Amino acid sequence: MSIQITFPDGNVKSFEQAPTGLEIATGISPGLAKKAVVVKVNGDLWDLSRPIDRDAKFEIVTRDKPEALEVIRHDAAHVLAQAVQELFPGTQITFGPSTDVGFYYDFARAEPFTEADLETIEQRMRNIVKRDLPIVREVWSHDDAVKHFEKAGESFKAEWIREGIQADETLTIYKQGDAWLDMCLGPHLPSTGRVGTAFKLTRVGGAYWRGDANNAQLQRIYGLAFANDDDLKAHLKMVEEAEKRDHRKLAKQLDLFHQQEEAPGMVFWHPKGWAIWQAVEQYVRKVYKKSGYKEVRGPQIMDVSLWKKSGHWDNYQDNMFFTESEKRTYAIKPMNCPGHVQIYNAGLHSYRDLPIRYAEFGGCHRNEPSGALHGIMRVRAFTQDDGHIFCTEAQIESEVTAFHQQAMQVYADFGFTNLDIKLALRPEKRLGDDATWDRAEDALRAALRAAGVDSWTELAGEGAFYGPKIEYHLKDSIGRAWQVGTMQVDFMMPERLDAHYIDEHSQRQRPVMLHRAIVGSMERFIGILIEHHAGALPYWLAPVQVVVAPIVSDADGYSDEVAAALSTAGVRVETDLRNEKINYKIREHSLQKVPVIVVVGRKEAEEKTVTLRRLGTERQETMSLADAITQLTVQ
RNA sequence: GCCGAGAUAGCUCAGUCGGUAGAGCAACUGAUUCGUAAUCAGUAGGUCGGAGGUUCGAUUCCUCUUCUCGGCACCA
Repeated sequence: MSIQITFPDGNVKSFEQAPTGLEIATGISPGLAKKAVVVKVNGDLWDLSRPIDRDAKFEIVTRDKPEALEVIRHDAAHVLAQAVQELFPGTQITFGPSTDVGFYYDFARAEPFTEADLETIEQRMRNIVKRDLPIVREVWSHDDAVKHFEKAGESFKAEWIREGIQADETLTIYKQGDAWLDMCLGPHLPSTGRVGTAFKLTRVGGAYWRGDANNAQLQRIYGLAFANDDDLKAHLKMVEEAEKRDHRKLAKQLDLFHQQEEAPGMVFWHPKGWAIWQAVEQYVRKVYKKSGYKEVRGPQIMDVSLWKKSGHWDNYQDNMFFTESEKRTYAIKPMNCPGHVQIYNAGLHSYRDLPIRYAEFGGCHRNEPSGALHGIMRVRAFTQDDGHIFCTEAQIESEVTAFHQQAMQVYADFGFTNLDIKLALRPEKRLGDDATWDRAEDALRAALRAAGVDSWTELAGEGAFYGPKIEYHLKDSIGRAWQVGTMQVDFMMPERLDAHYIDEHSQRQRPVMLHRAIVGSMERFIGILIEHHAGALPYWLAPVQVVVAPIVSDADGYSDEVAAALSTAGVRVETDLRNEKINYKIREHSLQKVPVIVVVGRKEAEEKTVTLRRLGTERQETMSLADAITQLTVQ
């Protein structure tokens, strides 16, 4: 019987015996065979060396395709594993997948890998690539595989086969040369030589076996891998540039804030950093007002009994701060919602009043694990642009839709257009019954659709204990994603804290509570803002918008006049009257990312004009002071 | 929290195979008044993260501890 292979262009070719992808490719052209990485057989990725034993739609995936890159990276991980085991006998292998930019592999070894080891390992990897070992796919039985790995002292692999793989699942083994193998789904390259040279080990870190902190601690070695050297070089360059945008570095350079040992995970805002905060806060306050929120303020500490009632104590006591006075224990608030419910409960509400929307720049403290702290992105004391909407179930969809549209506008105003939207669904540890969760989750889906969102990622098990949530994520300079905004449907808290309204039949009803934030944590958002703009914030957010710099001291008086006029017009302006050359001042304020430098010399002083120089250009523009004020206030 | 690395002047960093530290920039003082990315000269500045130990002697070696960084776990 013959095998029919259908090519992407519709051509069909029949073979007497099952051909391998490599054979077919060679038949077309040796050049193609060389560039081939894997093949697509009826849509699935197969090894080049695997015989195609059925009629199939066939496609060759060459090195430059995205799917190929994944295979190259995955192979690099295997080459890494072999290199480590050759160099450090007794080290156990576990898992090693490809990542967005490369690969990693987790190893079990008592001794830690050092930076120096990484170089040695990388050299050995290059050696294995040079050896061009054939990579061969084999199908093994479960028993054989378990026996093999147990005999080899690979207890992690053996455990995974026993517990992680169904007995009727096909179990594939990939041999890399004669002496090394790993269990893996594949597909892989036909030989190690095809990995190429564009890889580099970057760092070693910790990881837990099967991602669980109760399990053994493994060592993870990370590497980069690309299809060619130019791509790798370009990526390294990009990382180098990104590191310069780090908000922690820029905060020092631009004198925005600092953190110190006595207050881990907390922020000391300096005048310039606080000016950014104020600009963001005033903007958000306008949004509150425009979208129907009333700003409120709850107390910073409340009796622990309230947190027991709300359910926070059960779920988060280890991450809460407490304080005591006169034999009472108070919790320092980790969230604003119970406070807002108290404000809601202080009065009687008719169905006609709903939705009621409260907002607060709510300062919260959470005792985050020390290892989680990260600059001002993850802190122990932060301020949320928090809001709570008390409404009926029928009002959820329109509230969520309106919120979404408002949120997207806010992000755009700050310069963000690339948001990741996620829907976090019911966690294992939760309040309420499944029917309630079904309604809450569906309400969020419906609202997203109504807002015109066509794609989002659903995260099973990641919701809050009281309800599901939409999450808005932004990326920092080195590609780490951070949650900023959120919208959460909550049927539980009103019940727990006994909130109600009176319906049209004079009956008491439970309102639904929506928890929402757009920037999320002010600290985190400002951190991302700094990185996104590389410190050069847009004019309306810049801590110092204008510096007036005289060329000669004769112009000092006029500089003060100009600055006073701008300040009166609401511009954040400073003067630089130091006895320095204008070049020096230009350089310094440019490095400080001041958007506009106003230079005044004798000429300007006489003619009552100013010369503007905007950040990022060398162009000079002379105009009357009045014109300058107009220009610098409308932006 | 766990694994690993680190902490030296305001900042960026060098250094001491154990004999109590140095540069550049910033700061301060003086001179210079110079039209768009660094004017010159001088001065001052550090119990080398904290505690304990070994030692005649510790910033250096050891232990503990705090914080930071990278990774993982966590993230209401």
